[in-house]
Amino acid sequence: MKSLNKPIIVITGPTASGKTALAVALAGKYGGEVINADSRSIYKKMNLGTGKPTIEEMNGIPHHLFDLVAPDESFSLVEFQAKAKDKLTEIWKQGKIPFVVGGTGLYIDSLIYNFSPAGKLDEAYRGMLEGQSAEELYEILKKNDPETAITIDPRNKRRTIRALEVLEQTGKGKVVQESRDPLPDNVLYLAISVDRATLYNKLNKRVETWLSAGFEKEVENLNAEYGSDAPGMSGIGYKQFTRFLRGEISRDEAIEKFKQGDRNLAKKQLTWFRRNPDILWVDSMPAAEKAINNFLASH
RNA sequence: GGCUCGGUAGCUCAGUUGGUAGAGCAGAGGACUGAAAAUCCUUGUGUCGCCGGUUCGAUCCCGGCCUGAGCCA
Repeated sequence: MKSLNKPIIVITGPTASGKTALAVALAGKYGGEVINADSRSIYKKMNLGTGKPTIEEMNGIPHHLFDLVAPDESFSLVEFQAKAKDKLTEIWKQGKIPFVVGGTGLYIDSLIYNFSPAGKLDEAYRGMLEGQSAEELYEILKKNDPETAITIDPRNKRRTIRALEVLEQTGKGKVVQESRDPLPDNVLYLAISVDRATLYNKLNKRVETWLSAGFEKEVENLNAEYGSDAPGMSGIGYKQFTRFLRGEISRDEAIEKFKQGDRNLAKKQLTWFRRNPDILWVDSMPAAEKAINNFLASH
């Protein structure tokens, strides 16, 4: 089936690979608008450390799904999925192309593969299970939903609790309720490829740039307004500098851990993207343009 | 100059009552459907500071040397 006038172009890649700049350039050229797919840029007032694009960087291109919630509010892929779907429709209606841009692979995939997460969220139930050990919880899951149990590592308490939560709410196993569509032909899934050494170099430099742009002050203000336990404050850089501000670690240590956290993130992101054969890797603007031209020509 | 405690994996350290050694962190790889910048898994050979001695055998005991920290002069 051709979805002639409803293309979606995804621009992803590890943190610091240059997604923002590439997406803005491409959106400018092809008449697009940007939809954020980054789980941290959804927080208001968390700007520098999340790598959120500045007004200048946006260069007149409309950007959506940034600054959705306060740092002390929670957010999840279901909200992302719903909001992003609405935005896709809005952008298509204007005859423009939505560019889904960000580094949160799970968010992107939930949108383009049309994930169907099962069961709702139940804080109270989670809290109840929290007190038990991972092993105990896993035993319960194994007894009641062996099919899901085999997909989860017994030591992964968080995922075990989620599986039990789904079971409790729906009476059915988590795995049997989940679905995933194949890649629709109106989607072009691009990721930026950068060699590891260059990427790590860019990461390190970017942290220094953020610091001289006032990152410390940003963390200080956020701590004062929302406290260090706010969900948003668990982000890379924010947690380390919160510890520095409390005098628990040195400034140099905070900077080092910040960079290290970013490197770990980039590595994890790469692991997520690498396993996906639908992804087309591009290493430059011309390569991306070529891919988009081919894609648009075939629709 | 004397005394004391150290020198073991990239880093911080454990350990071997003598049979050539292991954790955490880092690094690398992987999983991932309502926290995803989360959560979890796999992966550890290194002249055990250097040179001698004792011993069948030394990273471990003994001697000397180098080196770091502290204390006393």
